[in-house]
Formats: sequence, C-alpha cells, structure tokens
Amino acid sequence: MSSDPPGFELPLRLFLGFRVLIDELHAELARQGHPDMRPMHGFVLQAILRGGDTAVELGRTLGVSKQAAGKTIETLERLGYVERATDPRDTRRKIVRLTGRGADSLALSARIFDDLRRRWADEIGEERLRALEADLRRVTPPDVLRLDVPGWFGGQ
Amino acid sequence: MSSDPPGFELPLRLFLGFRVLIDELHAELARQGHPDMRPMHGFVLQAILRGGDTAVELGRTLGVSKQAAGKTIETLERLGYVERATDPRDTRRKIVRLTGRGADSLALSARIFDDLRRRWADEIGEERLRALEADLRRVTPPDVLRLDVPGWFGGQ
DNA sequence: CCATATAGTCAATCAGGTTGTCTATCATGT
DNA sequence: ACATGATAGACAACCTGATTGACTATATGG
Repeated sequence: MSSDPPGFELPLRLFLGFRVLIDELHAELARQGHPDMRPMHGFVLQAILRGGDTAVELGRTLGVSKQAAGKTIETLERLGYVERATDPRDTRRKIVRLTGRGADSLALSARIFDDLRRRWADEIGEERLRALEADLRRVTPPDVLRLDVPGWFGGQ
Repeated sequence: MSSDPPGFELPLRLFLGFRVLIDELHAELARQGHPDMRPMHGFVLQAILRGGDTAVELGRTLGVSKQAAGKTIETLERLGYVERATDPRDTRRKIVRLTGRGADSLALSARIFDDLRRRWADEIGEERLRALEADLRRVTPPDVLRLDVPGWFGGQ
C-alpha cells in the first residue's frame, strides 16, 4: 500500500531528462565541429526548415516578435548556419536558408539524438521507452514544434 | 516490425510535458492569488528552502553569480515572497527567509502539482505513470534540485 | 594585529527580448 | 493609373537578467 509520489517530482524529472539529453547533444556537437551551437539554435534551425523562411514567419513560428527573430537570424548568419537572399518575386522579403553547415548540424543532431535514445533504451528497455514516449504523447499537445521557448522561463 | 521512433522526439516530448505542467501550475497559481509568480520563482524559493539562505549560497545552488542571485532575491523581496535579515553572528551575511506568502505559494504549488499528477494518472493510468517516473529516475541525475536553469537555454 | 578570505553592493557591459517608428515594396479597388 | 492600405525589414530606445570587475565591510586565523 504505497502512497502516490509527490506531484512536484514529475515536472522536475521531465525537465532533467530534457536537460540531460540536450546537454549531451551539445557536448557531442562541440566535439564534432559545432562548439558555438546553443540549445535554442537547433530549435530555430528546425523552425526555419519547416516553413519559417522569413523573419516575420519565423517570429510567428517561435512566438516572438519579428525584430527578435531578425536578431536571432543575424546571430545564426554570423555563425555560418544560415544565409539570407532577397526574394526575387517580392523584394521586401529576405529569405532565410540553411547553409551546408546548418543542414550538417541538423543531420548530426539527428544522429546524436538517435544514439542517445538508444542509450536510454539500453538502460530502461526498448519497450518501456516506447511506452514512455506513447504516454507523453497522450499528455502533451500534438504540435511538437510550437516552442514559444525564448524568454518563457524567466520574465519579470 | 516497426522501426524505432526518431530520437529527436524524446527531448521535445519531455520539454513539452514539463511546459504543460508548469503552464497549468501558473495558470492555477494566478487564479489563486499569485499572479506575479514566474516559473523560475518556484525553483528559487525551493532552493532557498533547501539551504540557500544567502545570496552567495543561493548563487551556488542555482549555478549563477552571487550578483545575479542578489537581483533575483530583490525581485522576490519586492513581490513579498522572501525577506532578508542580517545574521547576528556574522553581520556580513544577510539571511533570506520565505515570508508567509512565500511558504503559502509553495504549499499551494505542491497541491496543484499533486492535482496535475492525478490528472495524468487518470489519463494514462497510475501504473504507467509510476513506471514513467521510475524510468526517468534511472536516466536522470539523482539530485533533483541542481537547476542551473537561468540563462541556460539561450546564451551567445 | 595583520593578512587573507568572504558577503554584499555598485557599475559597466552584454544578450535577447519588447514596442514604436520609418521606409520600401506589394496588392487592391476605383 | 494611381491612391490606399498592408506587409517586410531595419533602426532606435528601453527592459530584464545575466556577466565580470572593483570596492567596502566584516570575519578568521596565524
């Protein structure tokens, strides 16, 4: 007759799990030629891939202002992960594209995440991991790439 | 013979799960008299409870500079969640204590987290939830309150 | 009693977010 | 054809929360 665990452990474990994976990803990325990548860069690159090809659209996708999105794009441009070109059909728009290096970092990240998942599967078993993923899918929103991440945690 | 899910889904689901819980916590806190609390305040109050009773110690616990910890303490003081008093045995130190309101917010948070956990249990089953918690415990560090949260995600 | 370490504060700086304003360009309706 | 309104991006001012460096006051220990 064991009682329920305290509810506050659940969010902490979820966050720690996230943090462990992201930290290990970036340690490995740094080892493999991407020492400048920050956790949020990967999200932004993903958001650019999935249709956020101007500052305004990217801002909408990420849930920040177009100015903030513009600054983030500048940073990624300076680091060599994206490049901008004027849209010939609408010269107001500047289309953001991943560079080879940007695409490379995403492909590499995907491989690293697969490795990390395999390590978790070794630790807790593939079935349990699948169950964990399935359960999380049931209690989280389906749209996996609606971040609103930047500045969400802090504030005031 | 289904193949493994892509590894990148796992961190996203963990983060989304965390975010869902924290967002619902703060919606409920706002409804119950704590509209000014931000996600990180709860962490800081916890850290203060567990022995971070000066700016320096709090900074160490949270993984930020003592100056940053001092500013956070100021904010929480202004919001009425903590108060400071000079340590009579070492007048350099200013001891931070939770106010009644601060302690209240933590007790309330604990109740809300328990409710949220119960809702997850209703959704996926108590057994699966226990398994999920147990599995996460195996793949995350045991020390649940080593945050380093502030500023961790962004940077550069 | 002096030397060193520690706690807190102040100041300058930086990153990344915000809003407001401005210009250039596009789209539309008369 | 053109005036009007909407949109994309850039610029500026500001806010918050972090950083480092310098400084003061207080403890501590040889």
